[in-house]
Amino acid sequence: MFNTLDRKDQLTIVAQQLFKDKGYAGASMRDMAQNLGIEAPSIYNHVASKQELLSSICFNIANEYLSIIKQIKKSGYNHPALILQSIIEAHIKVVTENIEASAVFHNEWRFLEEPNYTQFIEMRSDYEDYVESIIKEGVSKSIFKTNNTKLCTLSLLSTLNGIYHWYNPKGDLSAREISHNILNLFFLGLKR
Amino acid sequence: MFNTLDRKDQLTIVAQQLFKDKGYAGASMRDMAQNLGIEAPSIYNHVASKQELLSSICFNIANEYLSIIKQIKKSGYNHPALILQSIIEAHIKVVTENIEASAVFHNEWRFLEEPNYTQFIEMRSDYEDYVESIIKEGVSKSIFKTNNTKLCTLSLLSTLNGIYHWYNPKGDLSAREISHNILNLFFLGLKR
DNA sequence: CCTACCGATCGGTAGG
DNA sequence: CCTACCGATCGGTAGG
Repeated sequence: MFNTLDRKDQLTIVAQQLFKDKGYAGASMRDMAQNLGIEAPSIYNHVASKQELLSSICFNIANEYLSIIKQIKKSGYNHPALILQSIIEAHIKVVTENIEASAVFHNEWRFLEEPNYTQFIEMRSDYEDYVESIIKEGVSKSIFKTNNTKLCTLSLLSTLNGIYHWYNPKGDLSAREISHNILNLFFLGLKR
Repeated sequence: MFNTLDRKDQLTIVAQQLFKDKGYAGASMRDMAQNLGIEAPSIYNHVASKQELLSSICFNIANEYLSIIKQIKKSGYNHPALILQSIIEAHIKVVTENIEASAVFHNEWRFLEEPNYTQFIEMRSDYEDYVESIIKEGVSKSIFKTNNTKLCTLSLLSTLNGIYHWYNPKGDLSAREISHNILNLFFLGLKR
């Protein structure tokens, strides 16, 4: 499993798994060392602190989300429904391709220390605000209809972010199928 | 704040807050004692262990959800859309009235020890299965339309469960308004 | 990458 | 409800 990865990458993978399973406070550097077959102090040859492991995991994912925005802006799309569809598809891609890191991103960010803590919240806010701005635009163009764009945004993101709870990469439901179904649900609703 | 509560109830409230803020592993019995103005060992006059605090918080909420099912069955409702609406409203009521406990319920249940761990998962599954059964019934009666009732259920529950992340009891958005908007979104969709 | 080790903190107990 | 204290474990350092 680790054959082609250097120690630092191995360490990151182990940290993602352990932070997910035991939480930041509950996962010890000794746990990680054991998973790598080395002694705990040896970890510090590859990383400065437990906190650095956490922040690199969290900001990796945060950057994935922010690069979704950049890509969409570069694409030249201007129809709100098309843009929102692209966001949803890209977001689901990030979650399904980074399940462990997504779990850490969502559950353990609160253990980030300053200034990382504040920066993380700002990056997440930027993304949420962007998604909401697309929904607002859709409402103003009468393409979307909702009483409360903020609540609508949070509901959508909760659904997308919740995927890591149940997604199985070896299961029979692909990221594409998930996207298709969630798009249908949020665009057209459950009632017929 | 604590005037009318006995020590055990005070302790539960403090534990909910600290488990939410610092996680189960990160919140210490000494933290709780300090919040109550007593010494750590005194806590053990009211509770047998840290684990007992966690399990009582988690099962309290789990029982709230299961009692939603009981109430609906007692009500005699048989129209799937009406039942699903009742579930959504009751679910949002539980979350908004128990924000801290809901956060613990969702983030810290994995620290439950056996047999509580297994029992908790079963109770949560029972609830999810019930919600899905209502959606399935709606599909079979051509009231609802979805390709994947499981995914639809998980999406809805992710949205409902995500409310504790942002809900502010002193804010301007009431539980009733949240219910109304989420119902609209899930039943009718965003597109018009 | 290791051994040896640090001070701090943990959940919990004994005994009053 | 307290003081005094237990063994275990923590993140991390020194030095090689």
